[in-house]
Amino acid sequence: MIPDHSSIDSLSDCVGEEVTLRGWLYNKRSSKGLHFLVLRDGTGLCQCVVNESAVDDTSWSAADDATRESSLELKGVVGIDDRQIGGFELQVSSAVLIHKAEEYPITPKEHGVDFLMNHRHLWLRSQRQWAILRIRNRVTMSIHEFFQGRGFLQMDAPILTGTAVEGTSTLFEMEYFGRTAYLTQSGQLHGEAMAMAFGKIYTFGPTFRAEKSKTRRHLTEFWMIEPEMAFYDLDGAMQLAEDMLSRIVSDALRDCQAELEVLERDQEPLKRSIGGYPRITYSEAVDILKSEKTAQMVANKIVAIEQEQKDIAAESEEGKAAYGQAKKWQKRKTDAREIEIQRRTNEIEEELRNLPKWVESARQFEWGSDFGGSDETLITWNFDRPIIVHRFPHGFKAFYMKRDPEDDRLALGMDVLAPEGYGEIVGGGERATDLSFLQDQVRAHGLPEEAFKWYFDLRRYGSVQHSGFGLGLERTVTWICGIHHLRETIPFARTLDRLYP
RNA sequence: UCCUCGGUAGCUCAACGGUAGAGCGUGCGGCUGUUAACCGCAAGGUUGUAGGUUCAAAUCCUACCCGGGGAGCCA
Repeated sequence: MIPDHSSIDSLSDCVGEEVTLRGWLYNKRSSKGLHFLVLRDGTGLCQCVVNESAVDDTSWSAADDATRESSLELKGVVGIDDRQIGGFELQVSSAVLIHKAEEYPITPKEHGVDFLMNHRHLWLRSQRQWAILRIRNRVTMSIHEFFQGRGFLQMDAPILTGTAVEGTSTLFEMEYFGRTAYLTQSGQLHGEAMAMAFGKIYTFGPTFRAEKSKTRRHLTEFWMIEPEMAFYDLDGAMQLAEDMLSRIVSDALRDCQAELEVLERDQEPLKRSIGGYPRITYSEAVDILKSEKTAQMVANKIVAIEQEQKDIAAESEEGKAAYGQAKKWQKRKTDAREIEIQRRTNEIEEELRNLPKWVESARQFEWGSDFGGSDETLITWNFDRPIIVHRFPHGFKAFYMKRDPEDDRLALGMDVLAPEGYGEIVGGGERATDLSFLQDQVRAHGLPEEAFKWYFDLRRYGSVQHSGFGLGLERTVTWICGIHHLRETIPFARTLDRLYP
């Protein structure tokens, strides 16, 4: 059956008409002879008013019995009401209770992370998750449209592989008919083979890292987009990454206003992130990191958050002083604010502990080592949009990176760092094309040469300059959404300690 | 692997050595325009597990289990 009911996001076309809505009860408020049902159908929310005097007994008891997340079919006339969420209201003429939900565990009040993650299959129904996952969908579609529009071929790289692409990361191992197979950590090498066959390709698929990372920036299973382009140099790859991200950002701003508002995302940083990404070399980034300007910036930041700390402490005291004679709803408001103040206070205390350490480690930074998380953050604080850092010391980069012909200490790699502390979302560069250089590198990195025989063939038969990069989907969505943690940007996050649900 | 914080009612938290409480949610009752509606009543607990100290442990100590944040590494 193809359902013939209306969806909440199309109610603007039906004002004054009778429609049927099907969905789930998001919230209910009642007084004598009236039920205000907030219906959720996946496209939006709509308040539906059931008046005892306007419906028959069956409809009234359906509304009466309906519990949170019960499924309902509601028929009624659409009216405009600016006070309501979504801007419309349904005057119900008949209601059918499709299924009465048991006591629903997720309430409108706050919940802890552990509880919510254990109920992820239900958490997905709430507003915030709706907004985030719709933005993820928009980002996914933007990426496909961007590459398809530029003549790229989408390819599916294998998920089971026999080798590690970059010896550094830990891989998930599995028994494979008496041999060892791994879950892929990158589709790049296979992407290069496809690029030599089709010119420009991109992969869009899951990747796996068995790193024991327990942070808000890590998943063990995440989605990566890896374009690979024959005849592109490093500059070409950087321009492509900038164009792709600009497209993602502008599409989200155009199509996801409702979602960004639910998330209370400050859109100014996104509006600035369309084009004009500064390119800075690793060496320039090191200079910025060690500069007096950066140290001064952090010092200013410390002063600012110390002031904020005092301000919110004062606000907290005021709330407590007024608490005694406050009305119940005021107390509740104060309580809610107090929780927020506590959370922010803890954050500030952690920042005040960390910032001096960050400055110190930045001061001590030596040319040739890799940036840590705090170094990246300090560098990006100097800019108001994504930046592209390029030409790194080859020591900590992958074996397949091409050396800079102008400076043999450097590899032609590049990273895109998102602003606002979101950090690395793209990593890539120009690939080495010379067979004997690659063979040396594989040996130098301690990788099994025989596993790369097929890869070496790409340098035997018409080797050409080529470049590519990998985009982390969840990190990108986290940045667009302006949210704190990666785990909310994928329907079912897989982390170190979580395989359920 | 290391550092750090936490585990009390279905949920979020309080009690910090002396009879375990509140709000939300749930149930019942009231209210014809509510916006996390509101008002009243009620039910709801071997304080993560196992030891130990004490006249007395949610509270102090030890070990373990579970989870959060971070380092390293990375997208």
